[in-house]
Parts: sequence; structure tokens; C-alpha cells
Amino acid sequence: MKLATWNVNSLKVRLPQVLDWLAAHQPDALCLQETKTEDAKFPLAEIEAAGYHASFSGQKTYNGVAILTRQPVNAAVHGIPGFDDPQKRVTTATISGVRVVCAYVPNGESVESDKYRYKLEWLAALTAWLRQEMAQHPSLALLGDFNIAPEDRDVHDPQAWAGKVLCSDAERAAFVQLTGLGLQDTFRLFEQPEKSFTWWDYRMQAFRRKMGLRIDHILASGALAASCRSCSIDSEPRRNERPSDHAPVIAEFA
DNA sequence: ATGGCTTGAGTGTCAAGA
Repeated sequence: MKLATWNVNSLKVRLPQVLDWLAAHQPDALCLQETKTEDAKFPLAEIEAAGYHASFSGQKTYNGVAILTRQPVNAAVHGIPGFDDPQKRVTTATISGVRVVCAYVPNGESVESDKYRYKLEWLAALTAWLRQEMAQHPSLALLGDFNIAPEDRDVHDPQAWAGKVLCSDAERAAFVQLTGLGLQDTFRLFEQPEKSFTWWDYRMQAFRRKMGLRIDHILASGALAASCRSCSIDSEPRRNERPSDHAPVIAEFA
């Protein structure tokens, strides 16, 4: 089973690239973030024509998540149950017995911002809900744009980013809380190249200069992680014309 | 140097991203 995640920064703009990527990689599930598309305008016909089903929760202009799957999904849920949030950032569904949670964690803007407090509250709510969800679903994967670089090796210039949003102690502690539930960072189950990143700023030719962060992740519960065969970042789409600023991450399970 | 791109909204220019 192949699971993937990609922050596409507008599904409308990136749809041709998403369809190309699906055809090339044939994942069982592709989690998308920042679709920026309200549900009535979701490009369902094009995705179905490519042989995929879609479960989605979006809004105009901002946020928006979707799970594209080869097989129909079961028990889809949108949002974090019990956490009232007008921002469409989570969608969950069961695919071949695996509970797949697609998340777009708030950016936080800066550690001084109200958006940062919202980010930490949001992460606490996600963690509390996942604790329950994992009790119901031993085989669970959490995929998405976490907007957290877990360690200094996930940052091109740790000194420049020290204490900044995406790298602050409180955000990293929130990530540790998630892994503490028994969710393993599948990328770190394997030997990986240095300077492995999933996001590069559009500005300053950051991609060419390898100035990135690893903020998109695939976490797997113990039962699922035990069958993980690989996890890798596909930086090829970042070379496309009009690329997303994020690269897809892919994990394969036996 | 708080800039530097990109997107969506909407048609001038700003919020938001990370």
C-alpha cells in the first residue's frame, strides 16, 4: 500500500500536475492540503476520470483538504470532532483497513502572533482526538503539512531559524506529543540524504539553493509502521513550471 | 534590509502563506 501527501497550494492551479503525479506514482491514497477550493467547485470529474475517488472538505481562498483514493473510502469524517473550527484543515477516511488522517496544521505566522496560539491549541485538539481515534483504529496514518520542522537536521539553517515559527520549542514539543501517541515519523525509519526538505520558499531561488525545511510528514501507528518499507520525498514536482512550494512525500507499506 | 514569490479575490491591491 502506498500513501502520499502533498500541499498543492491551490488545486485549481495544480490539477494537471496532480493528475500527472497520480498517473506516474499510482498511490492508494494521496492526501492534499491547501486545495483552496470550495466543495461545490471541487474538480471531481477530472479526478474520477483519472481513476480516483475523492473525499474532501474545502473552502474558498484558504485551507482545504482532500484524500484521493483508488478504492472508495469508508467512514469519512471532516474536521477534528469536538473542536469547532471554521477552517477546513482535516479530513479522515478508512482505506483498506487503514485509518488515514489528512491534516493541514496552521502556519502560526510568528511566535508572537495570535495565529501561533491557535496553532498550538489546534495541535492539542488534534492530539487529544487522535488518542481516541488510535484506540479505535490500531492501523492509523497521519499525513500532511505539519508546519513543524521536528529537528535541526530538518532545517537548512538551524541557527537562522532557531526559535522561529515552524521550529520553536513549543511546536517541536507538540510534534513529540504526537509521536508519543505511538505515531512514528516514517521518514526517519530509514537512512536519508542530508538536506532532505519538503518546502522551499518561492523567493530568493530557495529551491535551487537548497534552502528548505522538512515540514510535511507521514506518521504511522506502531502496527502500520512495522510494515513500512520506504518513505521518501519526491522533489521532482518542485522543478515543474508553476510548482507548488511543497514537494510530495510517499510511504510504502507491505 | 521584514524585502525577496505565489495565489485568490476581484479589477486595485491586499491577506496569507512559511
